[in-house]
Amino acid sequence: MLYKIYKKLLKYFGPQGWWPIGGVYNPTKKHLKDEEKFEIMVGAILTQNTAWSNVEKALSNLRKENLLDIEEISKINLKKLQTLIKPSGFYKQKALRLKNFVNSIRPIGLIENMSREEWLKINGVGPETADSILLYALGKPYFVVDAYTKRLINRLAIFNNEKYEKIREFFEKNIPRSVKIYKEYHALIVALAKNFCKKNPECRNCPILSYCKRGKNEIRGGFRNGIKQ
DNA sequence: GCCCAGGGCACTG
DNA sequence: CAGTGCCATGGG
Repeated sequence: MLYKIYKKLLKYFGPQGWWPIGGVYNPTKKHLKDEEKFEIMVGAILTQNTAWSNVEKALSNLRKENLLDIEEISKINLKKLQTLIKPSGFYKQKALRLKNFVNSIRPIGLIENMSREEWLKINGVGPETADSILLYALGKPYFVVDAYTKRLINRLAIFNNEKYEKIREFFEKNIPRSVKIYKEYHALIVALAKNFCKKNPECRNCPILSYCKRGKNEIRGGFRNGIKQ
């Protein structure tokens, strides 16, 4: 069922080309440069509970001054870093996380072989950030579970308020073990959540309505629009 | 003005 | 182990 949903979403929305680099979604790029990997890692931290449009402003500020670089972030004055990333919110906390992050991964040559557990040891890197780094920056098959994914899984009634790891394992067990698919699927879930499976869901015309009992009830009027959850 | 957004951590019971 | 408060900006 999970894989069928993936194909349905892919057909409906088309390839999403995640992760954006330099503000550009690039569906075809295969080999990432070190600085591109680093940009993804910084973005993964800055986007914690934050809209990507705000993250892009912060990344743009860093890029403008050629500071989107491990050594530069390591050297930069903390107050200045705070100012530059301010648009991404939680900026004091995130400035500390970035500082701690770069000090944890230098030299960059080491990071390719860091295990998931090692990423998780870094303060400020939780499961979603770790998996985003592993999948999108390093091209390793870890499925990224975010708030949208949890919402979807709850609404499909696959799980009820299940923990991160369980949901990740469920995806990894039920779709082909492919980095390309993992990347695309996560991005497609975000597209679905922004367009249909919103906090107040708009189930009409949802591309995966046929898989969603709750959604069908919604359409039938079993739930009043916008009132039930 | 309110609600929300591609979490994670520290602390409490 | 589960629940809760906190961090903060910008767009709709």
